[in-house]
Amino acid sequence: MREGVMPADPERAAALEVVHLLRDVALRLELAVGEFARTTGLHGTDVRALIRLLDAERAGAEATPSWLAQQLGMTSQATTAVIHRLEAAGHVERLRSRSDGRSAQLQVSDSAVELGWQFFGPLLNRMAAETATLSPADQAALKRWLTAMAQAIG
Amino acid sequence: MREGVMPADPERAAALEVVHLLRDVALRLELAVGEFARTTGLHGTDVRALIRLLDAERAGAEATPSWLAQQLGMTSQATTAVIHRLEAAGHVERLRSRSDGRSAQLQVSDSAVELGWQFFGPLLNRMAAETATLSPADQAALKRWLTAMAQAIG
DNA sequence: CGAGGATAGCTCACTGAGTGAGGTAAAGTG
DNA sequence: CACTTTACCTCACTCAGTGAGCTATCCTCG
Repeated sequence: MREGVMPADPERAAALEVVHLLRDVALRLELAVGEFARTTGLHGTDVRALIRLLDAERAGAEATPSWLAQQLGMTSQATTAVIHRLEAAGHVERLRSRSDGRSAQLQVSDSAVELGWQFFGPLLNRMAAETATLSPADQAALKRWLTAMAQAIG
Repeated sequence: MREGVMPADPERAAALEVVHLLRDVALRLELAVGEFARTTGLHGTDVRALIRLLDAERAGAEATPSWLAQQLGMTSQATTAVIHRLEAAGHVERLRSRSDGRSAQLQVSDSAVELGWQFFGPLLNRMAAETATLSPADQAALKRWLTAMAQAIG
């Protein structure tokens, strides 16, 4: 049944199973984002943008519209629209960057943080709690593997 | 800086970092899907549908339009349109189910399998190769963790 | 310095993916 | 055998995202 395109190597097959499991988790995360969007009246893209902006804040990085566009895999025009929607909903503020007069700095509002945490907080907490049951060594191994996966994709 | 909404527990914080890393991997996978869609002229949704159909085939499960709609988090009408697009492109065939006269069974074509493998094959192979460097015990631990994550989300 | 080009972000007009309303046919259920 | 439910579809419409093209700012090099 279509084995032709897949390597039959049993060792590789076992590893592929892990990768498929990872993909499944990624899909479920995406569906959770969609569900959050539906319940809040936001759009999927808007939620994804909000998440990325919060990530940037957590990492201490400056978030600009063009940076966000790249993160979302969208054009700058579509990103402009996303920012306008989030701005209108009071979830994001557009601050003028003083280092570059052309650019703008995006700042998520407290209300957005709380909104996000209200939905994703329990989910992330469940995931973190499950992860916390592992030994520090296992968690470190997990980090290494996930980092390798990120690199293998990008 | 907004520590109020996050638990300050250092143990939990370490676990959360792993979870954030997982989210990052999920995002990169989604971006890869988008890139594949752009290069093939398909739409993101169509690619996601194709992936899910291939997953179903691999798992030996029957794929119906309503099943696919649920997998994509979309309405049945939108899914009908997706199937029509994939059908027109020759990537999917609609077979009549004999167990249920209302339902249809979706079957991906060989061309679609090859198209998908051409793009995702190298990516999955890189990921599988990296995963294969781990010990069988570590891979088993990974599977347990990923399964727990899937459950924590869903 | 100042012209030429690159970059960041935007508006406008348009396309088409996805939704809501509602229809048909087959399958369960009393 | 009526009555409801389920699976899938068509139709009309909305609005998210794209391509074309603009403005303002920054960078580079003669």
